[in-house]
Amino acid sequence: MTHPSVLPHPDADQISLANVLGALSDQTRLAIISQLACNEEKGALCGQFTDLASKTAITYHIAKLREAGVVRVTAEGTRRRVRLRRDDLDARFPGVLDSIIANTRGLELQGFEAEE
Amino acid sequence: MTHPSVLPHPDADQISLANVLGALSDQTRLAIISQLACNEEKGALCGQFTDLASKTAITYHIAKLREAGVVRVTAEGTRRRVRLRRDDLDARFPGVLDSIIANTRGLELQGFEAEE
DNA sequence: TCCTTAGTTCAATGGTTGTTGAACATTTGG
DNA sequence: CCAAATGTTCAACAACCATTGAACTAAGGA
Repeated sequence: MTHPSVLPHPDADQISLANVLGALSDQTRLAIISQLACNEEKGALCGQFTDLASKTAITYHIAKLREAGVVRVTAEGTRRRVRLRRDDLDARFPGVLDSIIANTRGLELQGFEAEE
Repeated sequence: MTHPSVLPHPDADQISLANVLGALSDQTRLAIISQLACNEEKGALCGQFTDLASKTAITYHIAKLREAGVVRVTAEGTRRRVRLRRDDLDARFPGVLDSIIANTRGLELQGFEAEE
């Protein structure tokens, strides 16, 4: 990774609905989770979001999503893999993630090609 | 009413998901819509929310919900009736309101008695 | 080893939030 | 008509947002 090897994530049981909705109350972050939903197992690398905002802004938005418990971020060499916390979110707030993702179809922004 | 006889509401087609989620990203406003969901036809009066926050704060929160297109507010004498914009929200973002409301059960805060 | 890639950190900035209290406006009941 | 009830407006405030650019760090490849 680029600095802190493992980033802080909230436990599943301390994820709050208000925080999740706050994390998703932004076009850029909605576009991010919409892309993450395209391939939930694989997730995505931060670099795949640079068409949405500047590098610094992406770091900021991913951190927001992570702190709210919406995504999990793992180190992978000099990169970071981002994945939806689907299981935790479904367990805690059933239906919420699905209905929101279903309504962001079309936000994914063109080319979302494979990495590596 | 207390001042402006009719308040501005966004048209259904200009309600944005990010704004709706932003309007719902607050404990007080989640509690408000949770109570509104208890009786969607009748709605509620602002005075019924005073256990959640100060009078001024309630005015502010209801305005946020109204401007985001989540509720419709109508004049009723010196009072204001607040109702969920269920039809508009369902048409625009199917499933979103339902899943969120389902996950706020328990936020209604005790006594939610009849008005008048 | 040096350079490139990938992402972070920091400080700054302007805008928005949520809350308060004091003053105000309107309707309605006595 | 007066007073109470219901809610609004306004200014102030501290806190947080989203974005920027410059400097940085760490891992990998040539």
